[in-house]
Amino acid sequence: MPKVVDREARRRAVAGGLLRLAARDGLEAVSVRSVAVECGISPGAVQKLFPSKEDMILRALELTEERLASRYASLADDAGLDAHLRQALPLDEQRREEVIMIIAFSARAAGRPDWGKLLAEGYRTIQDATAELLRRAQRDGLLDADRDAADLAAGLVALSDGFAARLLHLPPDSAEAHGLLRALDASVRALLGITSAGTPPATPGG
Amino acid sequence: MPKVVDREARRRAVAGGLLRLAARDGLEAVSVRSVAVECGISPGAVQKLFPSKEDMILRALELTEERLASRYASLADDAGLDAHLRQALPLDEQRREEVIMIIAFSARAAGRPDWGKLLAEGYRTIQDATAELLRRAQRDGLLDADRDAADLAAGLVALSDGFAARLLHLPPDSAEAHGLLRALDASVRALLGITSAGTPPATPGG
DNA sequence: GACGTCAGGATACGATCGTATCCTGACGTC
DNA sequence: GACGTCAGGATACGATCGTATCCTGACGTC
Repeated sequence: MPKVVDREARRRAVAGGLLRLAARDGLEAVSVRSVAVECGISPGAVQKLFPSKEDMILRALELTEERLASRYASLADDAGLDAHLRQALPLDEQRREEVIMIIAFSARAAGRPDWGKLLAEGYRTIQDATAELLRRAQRDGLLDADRDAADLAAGLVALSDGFAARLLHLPPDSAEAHGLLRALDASVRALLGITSAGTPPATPGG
Repeated sequence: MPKVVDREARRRAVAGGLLRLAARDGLEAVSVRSVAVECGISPGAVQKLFPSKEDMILRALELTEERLASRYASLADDAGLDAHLRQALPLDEQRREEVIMIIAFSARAAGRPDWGKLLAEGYRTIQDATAELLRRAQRDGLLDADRDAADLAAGLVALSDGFAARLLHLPPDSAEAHGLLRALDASVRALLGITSAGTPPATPGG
């Protein structure tokens, strides 16, 4: 046997470099060569790891989904719904990059059924994690038990995704951005059926 | 004076061709040559119309915003809130193309402040139109007058945008897609504060 | 320690890219 | 009707693209 290496680990590292590059310069700046430069390896090495450029980008999408899922999984146990939903918002550089990548992948997934399937599964995972949080709140009496947790979770995820996409195009500390965050907060409370007269904790699980 | 033509009309036509091409094959398939082929003119003619490829794509973004704004403007007078919010959903081929283009432009706008500004203005326009609809409902007594129309409109727009992005990656007539549409409906009613016991018309303005 | 094997890199290929430049022909003025 | 002007097209350029292919050297077995 000749030199043995962990191909999968290398693939993951290259996918990570791709995400760094794409978040900085856009997915349109991704090429086999530019990714190789970003990772400090030769274009030939990148070629050996992925059968095609398309497969390389798909692997980066998978990595993004993995990261998102693990972030939600590690948060679900000890944080409230607010913190949960904020995972989808571009409030710091890391989450901003993730939002940009998901949007870029969404655009490319049009006409690529397998990419769309991956994205749909990612949404489903986040919705399920959110629904689980809501069901716990229902058991604890913090949320009306008559509400459909799955439907409500879908609404909450869509809400934060919609605000996330819009926040991307506003300066982070602008008045308009703060106004949107306030509107998101009010919308979440309205969706949950919390009246303005409610007492803290205003959102379940916090 | 030599041959005189309406440059602006030609630019608009080429931008329209670009949108057709990009909705079909993705924004990454757009090149000066491919757009020229799509429009049935020579690449040289495209070059004469736009100083650069970047400007050409920016013009296509502007055209998309124009189309969206006029769609919302023509609808606001005689349709209900449901029909209004459905403008953002990929429920037919035309709206599906528009959603894809907005998402593709959103991805490219990262790091391009002027593009982001155009997108932010587009969101603002749609939110304002929605808020106007809500204020009318408040005057008509169909909606609680205490609610902040602007915040509520921001929430409704984000909600439909979030569901729109997710619907893109599901087969139009799948069970999951129908489930999402049902969840959207329930979320809109919850946001508006309409209880399940409410009598029709369930949403204002319809 | 000779040798096979494959990782990593170098090189090469045709295709396509954005754009600069030149050509040409139709329209306008006078 | 001669002529200037610019729209539209053709051509050309260097750069970069994805990928196929070849080279080389380190590691493994025996």
